[in-house]
Amino acid sequence: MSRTPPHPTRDQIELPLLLDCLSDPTRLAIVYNLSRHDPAATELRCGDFNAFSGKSNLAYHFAKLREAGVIQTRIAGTTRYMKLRRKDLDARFPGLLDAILKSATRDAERLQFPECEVVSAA
Amino acid sequence: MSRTPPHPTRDQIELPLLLDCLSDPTRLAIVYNLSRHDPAATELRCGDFNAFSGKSNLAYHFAKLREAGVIQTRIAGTTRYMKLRRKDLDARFPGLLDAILKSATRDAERLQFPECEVVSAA
DNA sequence: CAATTAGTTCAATAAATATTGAACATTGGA
DNA sequence: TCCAATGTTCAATATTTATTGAACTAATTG
Repeated sequence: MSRTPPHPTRDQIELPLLLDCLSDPTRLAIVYNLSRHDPAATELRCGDFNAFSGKSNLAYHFAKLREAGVIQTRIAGTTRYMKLRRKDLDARFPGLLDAILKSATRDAERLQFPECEVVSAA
Repeated sequence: MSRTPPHPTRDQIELPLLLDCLSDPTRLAIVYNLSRHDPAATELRCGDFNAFSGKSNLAYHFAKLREAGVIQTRIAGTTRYMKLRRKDLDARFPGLLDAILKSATRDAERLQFPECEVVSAA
């Protein structure tokens, strides 16, 4: 079947939820890594983040990100591909995601983001 | 004596803490109201926010905002005057506060921010 | 000095969030 | 069909955060 899990519409994205989502270090690290691979329109797999935490904990954080409207999850076979909802976020809150990502990039060293090990192919 | 409470230096302001601070509806409402009075360089008093919550709960939120580097608290006599640390925040994370405030303004109605009752004089 | 005003601090509780491991589901391949 | 791989879901626990009221501190005023 390969149903996609439920995502909020663009309009349903809420500011406090979005900020809360990105205030968590693990989730910010995920989004930061997604953003650095996203320009090439590349999606990442859940498994690419296994260095960040345990699988079930990651599933928890991915669900939060999805429910807050930060990422789009696509199921293909046995793997989930995720990407940032850049367009939706920027339409809903212009400049916000960019400002956060720029801030995160600026502080990347201080924040000690783990790097994901990309195994996925396009 | 009138000691000022401890504030982080500009450099000590941390992104996750900042986002977490602003993800709370009560604190976002406080910051939103501060921002709308701040252009005139006006400070607001704790008491101006009494409609938002109980005094001790407000003290808790003000402390969080202060410790995260969002606001500057100045004690004068028996009242505390607060203002946004716009310059510091914008130096530390360029464009971030503006983007958040713009987003909050855009969603002001949806977020149902209470309005503070300004009693203070300049 | 007693009373008032402004706000903090503390202790207790409530509520929300994060973390872990085990069991489960789904898909693809041998 | 059976096995391995990828993630999810659930239940239990741990941790953090928010809320409340009472007691307290400091400054001002009569």
